[in-house]
Amino acid sequence: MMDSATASPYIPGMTHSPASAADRITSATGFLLFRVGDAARAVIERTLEPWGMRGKDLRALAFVCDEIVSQQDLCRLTGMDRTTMVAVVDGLERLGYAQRNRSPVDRRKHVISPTPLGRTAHHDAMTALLRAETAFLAPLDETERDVLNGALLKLYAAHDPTCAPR
Amino acid sequence: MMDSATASPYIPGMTHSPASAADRITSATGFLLFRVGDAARAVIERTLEPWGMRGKDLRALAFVCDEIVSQQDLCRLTGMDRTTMVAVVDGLERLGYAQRNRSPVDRRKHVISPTPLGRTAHHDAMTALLRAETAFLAPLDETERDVLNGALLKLYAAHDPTCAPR
DNA sequence: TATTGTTATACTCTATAACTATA
DNA sequence: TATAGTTATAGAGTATAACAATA
Repeated sequence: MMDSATASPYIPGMTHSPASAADRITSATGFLLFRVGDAARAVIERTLEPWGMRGKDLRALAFVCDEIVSQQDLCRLTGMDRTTMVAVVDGLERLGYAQRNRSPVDRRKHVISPTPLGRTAHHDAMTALLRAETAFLAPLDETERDVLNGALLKLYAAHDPTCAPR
Repeated sequence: MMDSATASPYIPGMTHSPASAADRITSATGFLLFRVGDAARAVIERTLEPWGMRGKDLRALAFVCDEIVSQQDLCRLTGMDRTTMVAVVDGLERLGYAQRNRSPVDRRKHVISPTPLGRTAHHDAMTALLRAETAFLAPLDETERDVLNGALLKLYAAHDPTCAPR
C-alpha cells in the first residue's frame, strides 16, 4: 500500500498529507488566511448594514471616539488613503455619527469628533460585531479561539503596515 | 487603582483587556482575520510575480494539474465567475502553462490541460509559496502554527462557499 | 516650500447582460 | 429550451494628480 493518506478533493473531511495539487494549495496556511479573512470580512460588512456602515467606517469611528483626531491622523492610524478618508468622514457626517470642525490651532486641519448618536452607534455596532464573531468562531473550542487570536495578534503586529512604529 | 490594564494605542505590545475603542475593534478576532488575511494575500501576490501569476491563477492551475477539467468545473471548484475564468485561462494559455481544447464528448466545453511548462511552474511556484509562508509565520512557534492551520481549516470548511457539499 | 483637505480622474477587479455555438 | 464559453459593459473600490487654503 502507498504511504500517503487519501480522501479530500477538495477539503471538508480532509485526511491529511494532501494528495492532490489543489489540496496542497487549499490547505496552505497563507491561502486559508486570506480566504477565511474574506469570509470574516463578509460577515462584518453584513453585520454593520443596520448602522449604514462598512467595516472601515466603524474602524474610523472607533478612533474618532477615542480622542481628538484629524483626517490625516485617521489616515495614519488606519492605513487608508487621504482621498478615501474624505469619503469615509463624509459618510460618518451624513449618518450623523461625527462632525468636522476647523482646528483653531491649525486651520488647515479638520478636527473630527463623535456625536452622541455616533457613540451609541459605535457601542451598539461593536456589540453586534462581537456577537457575530462568536457565531463565526463557533466551530472552534476555547483553546483554539485563544491561540488563534494570539497568533493573529502576533502576525498583525509583524506584517500590517498600520502597526509600524509611530 | 483601576481594574483594567492599560498600554497599547494601538496594538504592538498590547497589555490585554483593551482600554480604547480602537483597541477593542483592532484586537477583535474577526478584524484581525481579514487584516492578516490581506497581508497574507499581499505576500502571495508578490511571491508569484516571477511566474507572471496572481494567486487565483495558481489556484486554477493547481486544479488543472490534478485532473481533466472544463472552465465551468474550474468555476465551481474555485468559486470564480465564468467571465473571470475566461481571463484566468487566457492568462495561463498566454504564459504557456495550459491549453484549451474542445471536448470531443461535448463540443460546447473546453478541456483545460496543463503543459509540461505549466506543471513545472506550478511546482516551483508552490515551493516558493511555502517558503514565503514559513517566513510569514515565523513569529509563531510550532504549536501556534499547527493550531492556527487547524482552526483555519475548520473555519474555511464552515464558512467558505467553495466548500459547500458537491 | 510643505501640509491638509478636496475634487477629478484613472485603474483594477469583478459581476451582469447579451451573443454564439453547441446540446 | 438549456448550457459552455465569450465579449462588451457597468459598477465598486481605491489610488494618482492637480488644486485651494493654510502654515
